[in-house]
Amino acid sequence: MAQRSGATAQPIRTAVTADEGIDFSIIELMYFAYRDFTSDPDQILAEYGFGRAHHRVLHFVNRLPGLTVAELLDVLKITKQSLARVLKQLIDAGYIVQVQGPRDRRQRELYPTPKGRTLTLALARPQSRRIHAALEGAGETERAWIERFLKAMVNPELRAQIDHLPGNTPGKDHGE
Amino acid sequence: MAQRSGATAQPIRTAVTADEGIDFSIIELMYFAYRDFTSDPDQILAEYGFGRAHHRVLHFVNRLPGLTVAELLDVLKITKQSLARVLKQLIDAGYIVQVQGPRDRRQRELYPTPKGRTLTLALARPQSRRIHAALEGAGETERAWIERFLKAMVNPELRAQIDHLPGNTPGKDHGE
DNA sequence: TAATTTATGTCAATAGTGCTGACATAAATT
DNA sequence: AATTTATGTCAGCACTATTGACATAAATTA
Repeated sequence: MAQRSGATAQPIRTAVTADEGIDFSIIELMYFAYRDFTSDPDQILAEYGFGRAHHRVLHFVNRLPGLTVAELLDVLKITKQSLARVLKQLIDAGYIVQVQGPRDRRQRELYPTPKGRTLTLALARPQSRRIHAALEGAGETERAWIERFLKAMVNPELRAQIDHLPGNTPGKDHGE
Repeated sequence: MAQRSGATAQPIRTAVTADEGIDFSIIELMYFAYRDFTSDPDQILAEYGFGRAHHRVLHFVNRLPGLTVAELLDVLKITKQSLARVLKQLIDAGYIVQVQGPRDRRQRELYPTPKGRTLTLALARPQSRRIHAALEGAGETERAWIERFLKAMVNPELRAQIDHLPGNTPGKDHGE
């Protein structure tokens, strides 16, 4: 509607910069970095007929073996209907198995199979290589700053969740 | 086929850690950080009936006003068919205008309208706020390391492209 | 000038991932 | 016995991306 009233809106010919105090550089870097970071596993996944969603499920089932469907949904922040298709495919293809919960028999504990573990490692390997290359020249201090930055980008209420993953140094949250 | 042969594959009950030398912490942090980083603009975009693809187009048209369709495709690394719908919607709604190329009249230079500029800033604002909060306590040195890390995560052949964006300090590439 | 290439646009079909809403079952809880 | 919880499933829709094919206008080349 707005542009229909006669004259076309004028083109702005100046670039947005950091003028407004907005950090366009890091905004762009996040986009480019994440895009290329996911491109390596995406290529491998395509060979298996899988997508990025399968990768995420495989990843967290391998990181938190025995987690229930509800817990997985809580980590991924997606709906059970979204998970259903992807999880079913991974189970049918023998990458993940379900085990009836010992205490609560309604629950399905999710575990990787050897095949699932192997694929997870194959998907993580190029990502880890990229990270190592990007950390070249960085010491423990710099690495800690980078991890701290990434963690601080996460919504505060979800940071505790990250600490529950294996091999993560908890507590080093700044601010409060 | 693999799991159909009689016995079901055994569940692996141990978590993958950094054992294999793989950096699972940063892999996960990249996922969580990017997911939450994009959630703020996603909410705003939904009010306009737009998606993440519209955000990217708006962003780079504002950062590189006057870039051609071909140049935009090269930055985003998507196909022209993917861009078409999104760009058409942004033009029809008056966020972007096309100007015939002065040298080559086949080209369409893309510029934001005032409306497009305003929306771009509104989308960038919460992301920038999140970044500033995540950089709390970091000095110029730490910020430089973080930017260097993110840039080094990008495929080498595309890093030069980043330097052409306004307000980016070029050259500070490490390695070679 | 004529032929070709380039920049852009468009139509059609498909895939992957997410969503909402509705309904079903079994097991736990009240 | 009634209700709630954990999970699964069906159906439909939205967004973003893909490939392939074809069309037009303008630039370049022969």
